[in-house]
Amino acid sequence: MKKSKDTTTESEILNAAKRIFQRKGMSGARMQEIADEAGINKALLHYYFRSKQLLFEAVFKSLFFMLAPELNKVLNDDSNLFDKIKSFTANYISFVIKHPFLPNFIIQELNRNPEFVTTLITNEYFPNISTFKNQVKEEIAQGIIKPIKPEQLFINVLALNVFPFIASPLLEGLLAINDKDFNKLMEERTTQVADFIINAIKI
Amino acid sequence: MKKSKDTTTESEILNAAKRIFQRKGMSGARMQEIADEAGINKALLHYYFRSKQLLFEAVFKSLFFMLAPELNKVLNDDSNLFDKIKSFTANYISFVIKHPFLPNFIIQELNRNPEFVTTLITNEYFPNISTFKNQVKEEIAQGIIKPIKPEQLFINVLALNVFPFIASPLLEGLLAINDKDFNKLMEERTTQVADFIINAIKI
DNA sequence: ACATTTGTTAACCAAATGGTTAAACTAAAT
DNA sequence: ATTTAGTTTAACCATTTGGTTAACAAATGT
Repeated sequence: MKKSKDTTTESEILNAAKRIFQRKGMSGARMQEIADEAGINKALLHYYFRSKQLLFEAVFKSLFFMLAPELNKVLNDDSNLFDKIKSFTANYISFVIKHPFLPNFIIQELNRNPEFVTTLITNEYFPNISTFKNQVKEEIAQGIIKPIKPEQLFINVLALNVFPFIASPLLEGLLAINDKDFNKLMEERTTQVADFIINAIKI
Repeated sequence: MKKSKDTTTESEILNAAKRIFQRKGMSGARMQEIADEAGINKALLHYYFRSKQLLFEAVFKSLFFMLAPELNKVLNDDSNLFDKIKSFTANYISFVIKHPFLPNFIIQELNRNPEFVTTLITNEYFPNISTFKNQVKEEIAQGIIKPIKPEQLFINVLALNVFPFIASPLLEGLLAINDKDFNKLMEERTTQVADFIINAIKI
């Protein structure tokens, strides 16, 4: 009784689980809810994934390696540093619009279980920072940008792009604005964040 | 049988609940665990706080209004903008060292229940951005800093300071460093983040 | 055709969990 | 000394929850 369609039962479950886990986290998600979301019996979840923990891990890894290529855009693109920062900043927002809960989910679950990151590191698609490091050092040596540790610059790029979406409910409260105005601010950032960073480091 | 000591049973429960909720979140925390942490019977939790939800709300509000004064340091300090950014950046790290789980907890629970922020806004100690807005506009008019929306600058200051601690497990993985080296990076940031921001906006 | 493997479900189970109850205990007021 | 009001506990309860079982259905191989 193979479904053999492009939506197998297993991937249907995984997608349903992704949706639920992203919103509710490991401890907030319920197996019954995931089964309902997938439109199947709860026992089938255990047939395909044995336990909640294993289903969660499958979801987590799959979602992390959806985010990884986005990070690689800052790390392993062959353009110069400024262009790289510009394109990352411009692209990140469209990724978040498609997957609004994903970055927060990754960060939240890594805080709950920090050791989990060691599992990810061994994967060949895990983002590697060494090219970025060399590039920053190179451009510092060439007098294009001010001296800064590549790690600090990387953290800053990530912070300025990722944080606003993770903290959106808080920011909407602090700035006393609604969703619509917040989204406008985020659109402005597609260019402004890159300018901000470039201004901070260029000589 | 009033305890009338500086540690009443009620505050003892609240403190235990703060510790547990911060680490595990609303859905991950267990009433029994909180009772154990407080060294009392589980029924006492319900005697003092009626339900998990009400206990959680008490904890959340209390923790939020521990964070609020930190934010007000960027918003309602009477020094000039550059000094304000410097002192906030320098102070924030020492706050996070005392309360490493607090900012992440606030952001996570506001994501889980974004409407909750409306409850906070009415409170008199809720951070207000209007002074900061005027100050930024003023310093732009005086030609001290480049034109930038106060909201964007505020988001950037917050992002650069708050994000690294929230994303620490992820960053340690991406940068391939351990806790010790990560903390070194964070110490460097006490001055570097302010310089980064000031370089980005000064004329 | 038929046996075997794979996929799916309803019903069930044990443990965990939030919450309740009734009784016991304590300190102060009468 | 007795009452009274607040505090604390052990035992209990109903529901939820992750997980299992056994039977059934659909493919698949021979």
